[in-house]
Amino acid sequence: MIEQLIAEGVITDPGSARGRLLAAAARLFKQQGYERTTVRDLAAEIGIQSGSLFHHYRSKEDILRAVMEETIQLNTALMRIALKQAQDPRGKVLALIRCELQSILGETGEAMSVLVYEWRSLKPDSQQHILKLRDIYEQLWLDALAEARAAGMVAIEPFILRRFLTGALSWTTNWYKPDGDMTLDELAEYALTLAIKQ
Amino acid sequence: MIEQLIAEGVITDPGSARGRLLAAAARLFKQQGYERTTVRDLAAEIGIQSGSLFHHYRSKEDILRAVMEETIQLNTALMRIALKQAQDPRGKVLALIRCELQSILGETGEAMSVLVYEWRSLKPDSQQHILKLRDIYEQLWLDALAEARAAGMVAIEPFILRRFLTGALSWTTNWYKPDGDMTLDELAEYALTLAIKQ
Amino acid sequence: MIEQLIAEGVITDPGSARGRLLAAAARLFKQQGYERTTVRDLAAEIGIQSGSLFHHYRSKEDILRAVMEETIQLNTALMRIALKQAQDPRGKVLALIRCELQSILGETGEAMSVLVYEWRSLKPDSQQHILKLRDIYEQLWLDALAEARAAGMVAIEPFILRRFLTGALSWTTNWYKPDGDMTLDELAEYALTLAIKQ
Amino acid sequence: MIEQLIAEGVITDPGSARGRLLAAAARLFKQQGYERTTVRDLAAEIGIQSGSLFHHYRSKEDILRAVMEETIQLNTALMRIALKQAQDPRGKVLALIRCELQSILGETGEAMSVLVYEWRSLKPDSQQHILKLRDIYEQLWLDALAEARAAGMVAIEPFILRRFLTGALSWTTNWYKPDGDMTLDELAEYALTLAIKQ
DNA sequence: CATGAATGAGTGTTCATTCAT
DNA sequence: GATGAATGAACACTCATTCAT
Repeated sequence: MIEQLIAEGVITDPGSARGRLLAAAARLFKQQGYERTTVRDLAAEIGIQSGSLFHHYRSKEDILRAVMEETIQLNTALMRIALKQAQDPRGKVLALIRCELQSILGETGEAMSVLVYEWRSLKPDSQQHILKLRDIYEQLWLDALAEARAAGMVAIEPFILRRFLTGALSWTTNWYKPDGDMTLDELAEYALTLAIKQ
Repeated sequence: MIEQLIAEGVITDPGSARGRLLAAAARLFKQQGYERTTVRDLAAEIGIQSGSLFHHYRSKEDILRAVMEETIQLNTALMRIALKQAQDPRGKVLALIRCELQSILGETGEAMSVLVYEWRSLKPDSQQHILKLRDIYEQLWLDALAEARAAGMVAIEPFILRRFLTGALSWTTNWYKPDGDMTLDELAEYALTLAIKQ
Repeated sequence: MIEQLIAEGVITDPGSARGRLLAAAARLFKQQGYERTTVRDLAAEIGIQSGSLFHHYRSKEDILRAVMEETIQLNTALMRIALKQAQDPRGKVLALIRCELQSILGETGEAMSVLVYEWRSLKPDSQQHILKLRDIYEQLWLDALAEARAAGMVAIEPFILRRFLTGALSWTTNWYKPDGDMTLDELAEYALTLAIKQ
Repeated sequence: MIEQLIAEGVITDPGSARGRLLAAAARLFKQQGYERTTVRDLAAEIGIQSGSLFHHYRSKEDILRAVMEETIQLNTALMRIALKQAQDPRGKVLALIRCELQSILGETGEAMSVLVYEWRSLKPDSQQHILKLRDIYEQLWLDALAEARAAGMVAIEPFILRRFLTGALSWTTNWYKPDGDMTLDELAEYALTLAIKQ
């Protein structure tokens, strides 16, 4: 699945130099923030000199952009797959919630955090570019919530609900411990109660 | 009301030099982030030279700490007042939501965003100090949610619900436009539907 | 004379920090070229740290611009004074030659060299600005040469002659030794033979 | 003519890799200066990677040295040919002027500018080497001017006049437009009036 | 209290050069 | 020969902080 996305060029091979750099960047950007992470930190993390970074990316901001872009591409692809397997409106919303939680809390979670919290570090034209990708991703959400609303399961406008959920889910990165008592699936079910009337 | 808090020393007089600095700092930290805000920016905002800042605060981080501390003190006080006027569990939760939204979105509320998003810019010992104040604030929330739960109005554990709400409400700073169609009170009602079964 | 120009704000007081910096910059830019001169060189030359340079000028290029601007302002003023004391066309041209040689070979000579040879290191908008000052300076030359031409003393178009002279005079910095056999006045007389038929 | 010089090894075949590199280097060094021209620029210009340059030349400075050396060799050869065809002292000086202008302003002449303006970018020992070649070139000038002086056509010492001419002619690169109203031959005639009494 | 010149460690970035493939 | 990833020293510039005035 992931292999296929790599082959299609959607995401960079995590074994390649560029791929390892993106992974390290996502981790460090999340841990310390984009501004506080120096290119020397980045380079040290993958064992090269700081100057060598610029052989792969033109600037530090370019690395941030790449992290964000790959993340959103990957998660859009994963959400599409999950949606296909869902049966009903409730199932679709739950699938999206679980997907987003996985991307926030799982392996690619660092990058997802970056996407959410380092937005203003991007230059306007980079923002525009990411924004287009983001719109595609968000449309999957809005469609699923609209369907649930049509079925009478949602109390408020989908676009408002989606924004509440964006905040609620992204914030989990600040408190949820994957190795604690609550499984990710349970967390997803709890989150579902915010959105859907039982 | 505010006057009393000033008199009690809970918050700094916004007319004083220190007070104007804190307000400016809250605004700039929110707009551009703590790292991207220079002490020159701060000084220019209140019409002094950057070197003169250090007569008021020992360091830039100290300003951040003060902004956070005052914000949380102020909001704790405001929430206490609002809670007193609420009648029932639903009214209490709504009051808290409205209060937190006001502090996030309102005129003096830039600092709340800072509290949420600039956390890691604080040194560990400053974090400890703020954390204690934060615990008091959070306890007001947990108490109100527990009351609502006891009344059968809440589906999930208060501490989980509170965390979902923290994320959902703080995120509004990224999308809600105070001068748009939706009033802040409407927004609060919508948010209430996340928490309380109708 | 110089004092008056300082008082008028035409040039920076060479005793001030900014003034000493400009003098050092002119010297180093001439010796090693603008590109090869680092801001650390500049700072070391006047005994401060490199970061402190930017307290006085916003960028390295700004220093170059200032050197050029002051030089041209100073030399325009000096030429005006010299012209007033000249009697006839021949005397005016000789006065201009002597003036330009003095500015190239004398105390402000380093800056004059910079003005001539580091032109392309300026950004386009800085070039525009200097160009306007330069036009005023050049007009003094063109007027004097036109007068000589009207008197039948000059064989070719003033604007062509002026350009030949610009090159011939500025190049003296690469070979003329002020402490050698030839005085500057003799050099000026020789240069005059290029321009004026005897 | 040129073919013969190539066959004699005086200059590098402009069709070869080294030859194309030298031509590109001359052009770029003139356009943007030696310091501002990167080896990547150079490599891109002839369609190879920057690392591959170093199979042809040991260093960037080595390329500059080669450009200068070939230029001076070529121009010395061209001047010798032109001198043979000149009849009298006036004709010889005019031939030299035309030759030098062609080398400064003509198609293959970018390198001449480099020779004049990038001198200080050379290391001292490279300077020594070029200097010897330059002396040969300059002797052709001094001989012709001495001849003209002996014929009473020149007012000042040949070595001084030559230096004025060096400056005047090299400076043309900064203002003369080959596609403007004035032909290069006219420009040469004008320049001659600087040197020779009519 | 305020100024503003100065600090000095640190930043992102550049670039000639090297070298294993 | 050519590639292209990597080097590492150098660069212009930033900025929180200090301190004599």
